[in-house]
Amino acid sequence: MKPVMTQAQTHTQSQERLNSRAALLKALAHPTRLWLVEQLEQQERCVCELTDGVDADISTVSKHLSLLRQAGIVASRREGKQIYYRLETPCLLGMLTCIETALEAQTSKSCCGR
Amino acid sequence: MKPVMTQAQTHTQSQERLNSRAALLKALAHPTRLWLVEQLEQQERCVCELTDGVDADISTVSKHLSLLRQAGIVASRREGKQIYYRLETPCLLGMLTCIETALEAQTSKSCCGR
DNA sequence: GCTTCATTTGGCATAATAGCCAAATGTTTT
DNA sequence: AAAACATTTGGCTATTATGCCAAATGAAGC
Repeated sequence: MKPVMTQAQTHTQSQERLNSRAALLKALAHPTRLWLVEQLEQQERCVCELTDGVDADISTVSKHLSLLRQAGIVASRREGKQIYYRLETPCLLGMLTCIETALEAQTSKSCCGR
Repeated sequence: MKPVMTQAQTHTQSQERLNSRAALLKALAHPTRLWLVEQLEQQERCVCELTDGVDADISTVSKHLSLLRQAGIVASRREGKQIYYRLETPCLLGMLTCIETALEAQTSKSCCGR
C-alpha cells in the first residue's frame, strides 16, 4: 500500500492536532469561563443573566464569552435587545466530569475506580 | 435537616472547584505539554528521551515538566544520572480523547455520535 | 577531587492574558 | 429621532506565560 503522506506531513498534522487540543483547553482554562460553560449546560442564557452571577465587569464577561465563541465552544444569537449564548459542544461536559475525577484521583491516589 | 454549610461557604467551595479545574486545564493547555503527556502514556521516560522529540531548549522542556509536576499530572524519580517522568493521572488520557471528539464535532456539527 | 553527563534553576526579554473604564454599536421604546 | 437598554469593542495597565542562555546542582566515572 502506498503511504498516504510523508513523514513531514504526519509531523505537521500531529503538531496541528496538538495545537488544536491546546487551544481548546486554553479557552476553558479560566474559572469564570468554566462557570459560564456550566451555566449554559442546561439552557441558553442571555449575557445579562450570566453577568448577574459573576463578580466582574460586564465587558469582562462579554470578552470571556467572545473567547469561548472563537474557540467554538459556545454560539450566540440575538433576540431583540438581548444576545443569548448556548453551548455548541455538549461533549465538553463529560470532559469536565473527567477532569473532576482526575482531580479527586490526585488526592486519593486512586484513579478512575482502579 | 440542618444545613451543613452556609451559602458563603458553598460559594467559596464552588469557586475552589472552578479554580482547581481551571488550573489543571491550564497546565495541559500547551502543545508541547500535551505532547509530553502523550509520550508518557505508555511508559515512563527520562528527560533526555523527551527532549529528543521536541524542538525546544532542554531547559524549556524541563520547565514544562516541572509545571506538569506541580499540577500533579506527572511525577518524577531519579535513577542514576537520569530523571524519569511518569504520568500520575492516567484518567487524563480519556479526557484528551474526549477533547478530540469535541473538536471533531466542531467541524462536523455532530457530537458524540448523536 | 576533578571531569563529565543529565537536569534544574535564575535571569531576562518578549508576548499573551485579564480586567477595568469609556466609547461605540445595535435594538427597542417613546 | 431621541432616549433607554443590552452588549461589544478599544484602549490602557498589571500580571502572567514562554523560551532562550548561562550558571548551578547532583550523580557517576576516572
